[in-house]
Amino acid sequence: MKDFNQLSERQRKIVRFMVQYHERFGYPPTIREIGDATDIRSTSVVNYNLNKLVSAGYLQRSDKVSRGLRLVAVPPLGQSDKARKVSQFTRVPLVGHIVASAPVPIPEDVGHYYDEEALMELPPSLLGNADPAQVFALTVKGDSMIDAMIREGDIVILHSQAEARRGDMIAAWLPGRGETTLKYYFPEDDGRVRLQPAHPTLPPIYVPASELEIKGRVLTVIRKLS
Amino acid sequence: MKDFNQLSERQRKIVRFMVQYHERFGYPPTIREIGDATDIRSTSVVNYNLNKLVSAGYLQRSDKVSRGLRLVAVPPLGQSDKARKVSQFTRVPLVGHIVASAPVPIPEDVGHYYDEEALMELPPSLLGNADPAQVFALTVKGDSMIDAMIREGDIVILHSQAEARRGDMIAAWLPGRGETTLKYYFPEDDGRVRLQPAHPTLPPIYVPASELEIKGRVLTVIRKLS
DNA sequence: TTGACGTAGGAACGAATGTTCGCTATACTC
DNA sequence: GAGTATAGCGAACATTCGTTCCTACGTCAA
Repeated sequence: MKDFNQLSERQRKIVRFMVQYHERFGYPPTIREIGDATDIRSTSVVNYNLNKLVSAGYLQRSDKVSRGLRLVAVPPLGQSDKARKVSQFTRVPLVGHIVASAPVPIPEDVGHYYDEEALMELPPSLLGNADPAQVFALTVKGDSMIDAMIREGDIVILHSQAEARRGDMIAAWLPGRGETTLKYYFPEDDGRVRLQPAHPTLPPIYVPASELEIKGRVLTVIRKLS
Repeated sequence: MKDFNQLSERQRKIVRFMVQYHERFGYPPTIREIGDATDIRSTSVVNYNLNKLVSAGYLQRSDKVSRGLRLVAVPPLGQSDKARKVSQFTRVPLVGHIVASAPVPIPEDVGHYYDEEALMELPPSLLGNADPAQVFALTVKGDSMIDAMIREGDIVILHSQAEARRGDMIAAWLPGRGETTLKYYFPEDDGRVRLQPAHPTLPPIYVPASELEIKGRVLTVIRKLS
């Protein structure tokens, strides 16, 4: 969380405007409304600064969603420079189980409606900067993911995505083996992918990039003992 | 203000969905999202029922504004409201590191004030029924707790306590070995204690009860990957 | 029966809105 | 000076999303 005073003047204005706007209307402003309120002529500049605010930990954004903005921190009321966290949890749908022997059950539409029982509260800090609308949770069945340091009963928080960056931990389906796996993702130059287990002493496996379907990126693993 | 039960089933569903949606995303849904969630095929029908809800005093609408919806009344205290009241988040202090080779750094007074940076928001579901004032968090240093399926960087949420119940996972100090360990606690009849690693294939160790200082009970383990 | 009314579905229109791209300017580093 | 990162503008594009219109099917009263 960047200090409020370290933001640019425009970024501070944006945050202040968003607080006001939300109080007044109950929903977030559009990019153009932000631009009008902060004397920014171009929507792309607003967009640019919004992304900065996401990195700084003040906002979350949902891609391609109108008004898909959510404040996760607000500026101090008085003279103190610290930002105040907005105590706002995200509710993540718990959509099923993950097993080594079956594909990952990705919800067709993660942002869809789910039963209240199947929602799990998470603080934004556990979601990184991920778009909450693309996040879901699965409980682990069986001990077949022990090489990922994951046990039966653990909860895996995933961001639904088909591509990953080098070093991400991913949930992938290997059609050749008929297997779901959780591993660190390292594409190699020869068109293969090295999949590295979380356990430091276990060897990686190599598969052709064409034999790997990335289903999501692992954001967090939670083990509830009580 | 019309009574909630006088609304049509669809209208009640819409209101309930909007409450949930706002909790999850922080902004209101679109007409189409409402339709999907409440099994209404046509946007015009959703629109129609939204206008009904405005008349009934549950909503306000802004014309021609995407997501221009605002709840002005919430359903009477049902299941969902009760759940929401109880689910107040907790801020847990992150007080240091846990290493196998050193004692657990228990804060003298867990309920003390800590720097904002060192506070971690957690939903109550991850604390079980533990007294939040006695809960603290540590980050794991080194891979020496791999037998507990815990890695460097993991966060361990502990409840400060000197005694445990059979089957609890505990953080204990073994003065004889000069070692901190995280294991499942099984007191035996002969005055010894069996300490069982989380990893299912690893053997337990046995220590005399007098050689075991219980420092806390593990509530949750969190692995943040992003 | 007929007509009014409430509710529902489907399709199409047009405005609202997020995204992308090319270009410029400034500051800083090597 | 060349190269790079940050910040800015404007225009065009692609989608999302609210609105409107037409149709259909009940119920109920005249």
